[in-house]
Amino acid sequence: MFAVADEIAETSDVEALPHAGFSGKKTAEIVGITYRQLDYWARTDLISPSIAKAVGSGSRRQYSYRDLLELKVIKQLLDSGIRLESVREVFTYLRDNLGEDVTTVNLVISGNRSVLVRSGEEIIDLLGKGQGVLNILPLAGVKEEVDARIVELFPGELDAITAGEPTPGSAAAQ
Amino acid sequence: MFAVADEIAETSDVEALPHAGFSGKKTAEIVGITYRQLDYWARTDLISPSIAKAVGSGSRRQYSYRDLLELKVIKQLLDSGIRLESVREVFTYLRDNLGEDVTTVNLVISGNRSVLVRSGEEIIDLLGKGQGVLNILPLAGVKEEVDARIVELFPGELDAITAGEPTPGSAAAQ
DNA sequence: TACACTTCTCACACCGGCGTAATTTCGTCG
DNA sequence: CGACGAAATTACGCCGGTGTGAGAAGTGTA
Repeated sequence: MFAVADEIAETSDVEALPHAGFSGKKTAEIVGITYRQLDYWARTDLISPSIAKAVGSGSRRQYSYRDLLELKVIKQLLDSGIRLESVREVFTYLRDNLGEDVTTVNLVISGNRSVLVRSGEEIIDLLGKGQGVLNILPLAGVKEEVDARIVELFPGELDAITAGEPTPGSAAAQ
Repeated sequence: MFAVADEIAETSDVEALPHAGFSGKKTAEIVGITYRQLDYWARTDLISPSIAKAVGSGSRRQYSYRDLLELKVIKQLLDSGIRLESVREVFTYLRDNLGEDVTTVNLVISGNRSVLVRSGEEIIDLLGKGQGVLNILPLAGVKEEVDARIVELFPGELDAITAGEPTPGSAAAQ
């Protein structure tokens, strides 16, 4: 049964509900991870769906747009060869500091500390006194990729989300 | 501070040999890993002692100074949260390209590709078009730390090693 | 030869990751 | 209203990676 996109038909009334969020399956698809990973991360408290958590089997998780962003960051980190354990540490810190300016910031992991950095110069600066490894993730790309994937898979949904947010006419890269 | 190991003072009567290399135990101590790790890495072909491999039990592994450097890089990457598997990939590439200019280069891991980069500008450049995460490791620091640890634990040995190598005049302090 | 030291061989622990099957809920149809 | 089937989540448990520990087996040297 495909009732996938019938709610899109009535684009106008939807403004009432601020988008119910993304189901587990959709989320996994958009972010580009397996459902099992999503499940595992939720149940091990790496990242849980902020709109609706699962309670008892059969319930439905609901992920917010922000969740998608975070999930994508996690995937990027993982893809780049970083251990899940380290990712957890990063997010312990990051969650408080990840503001709205997702598009202009670079996430830098230096040793066991994470920093959000705006300019490239700051990074070179860090490099100078850097003891160990610097892991740098430009967050702008993350948002772009998530957005692109949403319109690709579920056109129409993105509008409902980004409606509230300041539309970035220009993405000033670093 | 200047001159970690300036022109060899030639105070060394030291054993006259061109240095036979470092034993497994010493190596582990210097690099800051457990002997079991060193053993594991050797036996799983991550890095094997280039002066003398182990053949049958009872033989002795002998690690070169270069090996120490590589080992330290590995440890740094591990400490920064990178999976051993990724480290293996990096070294598959890196081994051919890690020249003598260890002190001036930054190792950059971008996705599944590794690059050696000289200037900070190059890094910003990468950042611009960078899709994913950049892992940056300044190799200068690696050499410094290894050297320092050697003189700390086995004073006298460093001279014998660095004798052959071009001694960089400046050493970044800290 | 005796001795200290090193490597090898296993067996095993721990964790992340994920496949599979059972269980529960949701929406809908009769 | 009640039941049914699809969809989603949870429970169970296996697998592979990364070591570790203990002790057997060699080696080089005095």
